[in-house]
Amino acid sequence: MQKSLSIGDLSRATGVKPTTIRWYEAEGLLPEPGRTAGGHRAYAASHLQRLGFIRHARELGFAMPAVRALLDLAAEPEQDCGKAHAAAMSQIEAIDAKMRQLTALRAELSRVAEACQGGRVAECRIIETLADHTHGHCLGSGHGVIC
Amino acid sequence: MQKSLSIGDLSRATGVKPTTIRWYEAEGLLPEPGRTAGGHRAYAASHLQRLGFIRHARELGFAMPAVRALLDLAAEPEQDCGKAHAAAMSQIEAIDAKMRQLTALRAELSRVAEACQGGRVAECRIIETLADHTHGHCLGSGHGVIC
DNA sequence: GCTTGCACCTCCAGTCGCTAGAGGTCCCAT
DNA sequence: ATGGGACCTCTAGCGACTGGAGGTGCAAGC
Repeated sequence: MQKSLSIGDLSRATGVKPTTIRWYEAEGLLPEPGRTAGGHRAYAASHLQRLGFIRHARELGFAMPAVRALLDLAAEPEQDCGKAHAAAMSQIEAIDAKMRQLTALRAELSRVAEACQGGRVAECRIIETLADHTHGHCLGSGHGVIC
Repeated sequence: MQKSLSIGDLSRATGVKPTTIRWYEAEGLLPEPGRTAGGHRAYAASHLQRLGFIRHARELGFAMPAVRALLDLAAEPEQDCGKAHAAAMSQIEAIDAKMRQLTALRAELSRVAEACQGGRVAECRIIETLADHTHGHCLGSGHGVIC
């Protein structure tokens, strides 16, 4: 009989918190493990590996649906890996878009911050800029703002 | 009597959706406007200005508590604007941190993606890299991962 | 004056990826 | 046998909105 791993063992081995591991299970990312007589989860090495896979993918910024797709892909070694490459490229594209946005933001912010000479709020360019309603507004809203 | 603005007018003028405007009101960012006889919100110019301020601040990446702080600050023109400057600087610092993280992520991703030659999944470096549990893991989890 | 149809109303639930807490049980080392 | 940490389930909460259901108001055209 193989020695089984507790949820704490998995947590220490991967750096993923126990609560998160349970959540992955509830979401169907991680198969339900066996249980001890008392009801504690008893994992096999395969769980550890799969959890590591999930964690790496998450660290690389893949969203949950993408992680699922990659997991499915990894389960079929004879398939073409074009999809994995496409997922990676689209992730890179998303990062580039985010970086462009942040760069623009940073420039605007530092421009505004430099203009503040530390006087009274009445003369502060930061407050003034924010209050200036002649600014054009961006397309979209929330996370996907395009300026 | 001044002509009043509907929520739709505010929305068109600022690019903030009506639902979001109502939400800002519920959160106390925007004061409750008057109402028409039929119960529709009737805004004054001051609401438009305040909403514009909120939107600009949000566009610059300020979180809601920071937006609240800036609004409070803007209401007291005699105060020192050092706080506004500090808020802007800390926002810039946050953006820089995010950019560093994204840069590292992008490098890792493109390294991994380049190694994929488009063969079968079995030989795909993308899948392989993700499955490789010898990778060290990062500190923290969720949004604040540090590698 | 009446109809039409869009804009508006409230309330509730969902998004994403976890995280935290309450209240209870199990397991292992001493 | 016992103590205390690790584990269990269940529920609610985070930020910053978004969307839908089901119903009402308002203004323009006839």
